[in-house]
Amino acid sequence: MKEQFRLDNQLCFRLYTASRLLTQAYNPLLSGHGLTYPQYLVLLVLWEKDSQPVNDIAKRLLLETNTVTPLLKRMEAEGILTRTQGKKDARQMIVTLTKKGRDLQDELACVPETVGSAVMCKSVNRDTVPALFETLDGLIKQLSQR
Amino acid sequence: MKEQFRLDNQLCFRLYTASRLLTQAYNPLLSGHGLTYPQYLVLLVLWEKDSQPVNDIAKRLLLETNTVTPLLKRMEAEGILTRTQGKKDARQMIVTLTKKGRDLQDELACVPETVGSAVMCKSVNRDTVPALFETLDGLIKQLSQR
DNA sequence: TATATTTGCATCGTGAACGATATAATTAAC
DNA sequence: GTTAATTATATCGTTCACGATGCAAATATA
Repeated sequence: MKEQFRLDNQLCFRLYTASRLLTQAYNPLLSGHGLTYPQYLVLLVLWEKDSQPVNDIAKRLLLETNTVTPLLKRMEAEGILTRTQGKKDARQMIVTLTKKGRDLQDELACVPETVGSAVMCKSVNRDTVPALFETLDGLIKQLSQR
Repeated sequence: MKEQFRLDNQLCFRLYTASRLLTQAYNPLLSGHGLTYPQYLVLLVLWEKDSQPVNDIAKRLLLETNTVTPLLKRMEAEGILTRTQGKKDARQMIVTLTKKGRDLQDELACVPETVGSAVMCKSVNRDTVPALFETLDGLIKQLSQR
């Protein structure tokens, strides 16, 4: 048995598992508002800057438009946002929050802190998170440039 | 705009993105052998210890059996493994690699190194990976205990 | 031994991810 | 001004992740 193949030596398995479990931690906080975790990410993007074309949202999240489009359509069906054809460029669909979408920011105000405190532990804390962020940012940059 | 909601401050978005991108790095290496990344994880588990019940595989990967079962059935259809009813406990399905499944270990021998070198960069290297592993392990432990 | 509970696995439905492909609008080249 | 190439979305098919539920075998309890 090669050491390289040991599950405990895999970075990807750790990232995959950590990502799944952390998403699971968000779900109970979001589901009451009819949201999934990727939909919450879209809200984060739109709260920062409203009325963006689909493409900009996808690029910000490093996702493809064929992933984002059905997600946005579900959010539109929920009345969280609207999709309107662009005026300058008729190919673009401009995504804009509704009042309901904007109001969700206040309703979800406690989410970051709740998840944050669920995550904090001996090895994840104020001292370790900056290095973790830096390493993950480097990894993401490395992987998205190819 | 609350600082807590900034996408760039989210641990989960980093993990989610890093996990997706790293999985994408595996796909071209696996797809030629008819494998997906989660199927590769199953192989890692079975190469370490063959002939395990579904439940043990699921627990090792921190997945639910309703995720693993269809995945195993696809792998069985590909001739990579067999699923046979347990003798001691008839509720258990024992998963065993076929010759094809065992041979895949040699065929995929270069995968860990190939992905490893694709990942290595200024911020992900011999010096930073141990701390990254430790932090992620702590996070996974924290999140799986609730 | 009969009944109740637990356990292992499977099925179903929904929402993502993503490659491949399609369509329509825009832009570039000729 | 046509035609060609590019760009912005959308559609389709396959695989996962996971909650809810079902079922049968095993175990605990009466």
